[in-house]
Amino acid sequence: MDEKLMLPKWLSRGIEEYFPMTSKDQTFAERIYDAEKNNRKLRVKLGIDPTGTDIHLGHSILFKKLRAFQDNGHIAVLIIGDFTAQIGDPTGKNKTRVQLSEKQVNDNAKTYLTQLGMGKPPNESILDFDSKDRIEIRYNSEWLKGLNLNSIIELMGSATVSQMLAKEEFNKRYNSQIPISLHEFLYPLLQGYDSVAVQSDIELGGTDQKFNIAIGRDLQRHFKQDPQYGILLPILTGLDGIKKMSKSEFNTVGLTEDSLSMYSKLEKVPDTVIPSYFELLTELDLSVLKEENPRELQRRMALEVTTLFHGFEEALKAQSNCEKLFLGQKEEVGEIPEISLNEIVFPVKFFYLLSALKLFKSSSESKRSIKGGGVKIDSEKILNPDMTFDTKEDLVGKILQIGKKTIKRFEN
RNA sequence: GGGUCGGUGCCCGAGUGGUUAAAGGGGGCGGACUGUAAAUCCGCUGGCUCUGCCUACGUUGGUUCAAAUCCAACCCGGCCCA
Repeated sequence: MDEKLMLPKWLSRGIEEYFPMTSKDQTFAERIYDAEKNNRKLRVKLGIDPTGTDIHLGHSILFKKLRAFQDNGHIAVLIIGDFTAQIGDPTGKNKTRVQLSEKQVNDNAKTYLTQLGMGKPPNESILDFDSKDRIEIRYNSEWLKGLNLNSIIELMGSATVSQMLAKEEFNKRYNSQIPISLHEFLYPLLQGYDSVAVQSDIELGGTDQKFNIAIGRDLQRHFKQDPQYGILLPILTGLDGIKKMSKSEFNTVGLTEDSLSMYSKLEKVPDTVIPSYFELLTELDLSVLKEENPRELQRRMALEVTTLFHGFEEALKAQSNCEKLFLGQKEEVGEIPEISLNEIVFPVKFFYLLSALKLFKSSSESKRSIKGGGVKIDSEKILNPDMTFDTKEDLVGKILQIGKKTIKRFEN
């Protein structure tokens, strides 16, 4: 490939697509080299809609890339979509999203920033919040709240209905006769207008953001700015190996999960996602993918990712605990999450105990699982949901296992 | 605004007066097998301290011994027309 098209190493890993690859005067790669040479900082935009409260590994791909830009001297422009969150991004939704209240949105935004490591030194956080010339946090209500009808009409005039309907998500909904509210058409335009407001040089997003990023280019051109470049990163597949990682699919690993839980989830991902997890979540050399067996790769990947968030020591401990547990060597296991029996009134029936401890979402479900043989105490299957424990001492110190995922040690 | 079709459990989708907590599929959960993977097979899949009770088929009210099923009004959506 022409070297004018080759992106620098720190940037190229795990990119699905970038556009435009070439433009009249300058390729994307040239623009970056040019900026580096002239010591010009590029403004790299990443928008997040504070619609949920948990950031998971799927999101982390974007943030890691943004961090890479920071580490190479550029400015991360983090846009909190406090205004747009109230509309709801129609992307990937097959139904109209419920609008969130202002308070919810603000609370969510705070939680997001904390999870990204705001307040921590750069070597312990996802983004570098400390180097003031490398981070800019903006709330898009700043410029969107005050838009008057004239400006809105101007924005709307820059796109057409058929453009909107060409967008995959709208198209799907339109064809399946699922309602699309008019205000949803505004979303891509407002996100695009964010690019104008912060004068971004590059926008980062998942592949599903191509349309929105492209609209940003159109609008910047309309407002006489240099249009941004778009970098599209792949959408991480969830732990089920099928759907994209998403809170609503319950197939996520949260950034703030404890090391044991993080490791144990990761080391049993389906084979099909191993290569992509390697590429997108670690910095490991991908040549190992060919050499080692899948089981070994799972362990390696899980260890690596857990290290990223909890440090090597902690990750190693999680790994060894996981393995001991599997072998049934419970007495050797160091740290198992504890669960307090404090609130429990004895005597208590087993199924009620589990439901009262919130280990199941209903007592019926608890009962079912027990009958189905999914619950063990000290590696011994308990099949009778009505089994009664008379005193706390019957349980303290024992280890409870539910299915393959949950493990707890009863504590006082 | 008019016409018309429709709204069933997490999702899709049967069911047009009674043994319907509601067929079937998907998804999910659990078990066996395995590499704590995949595939396959088996079980479970409304709630409740549960030999029983309660709540459920858009909402509310009505008819009936009995309603997801009949009637009325209302709410929501699709399509066609304006």
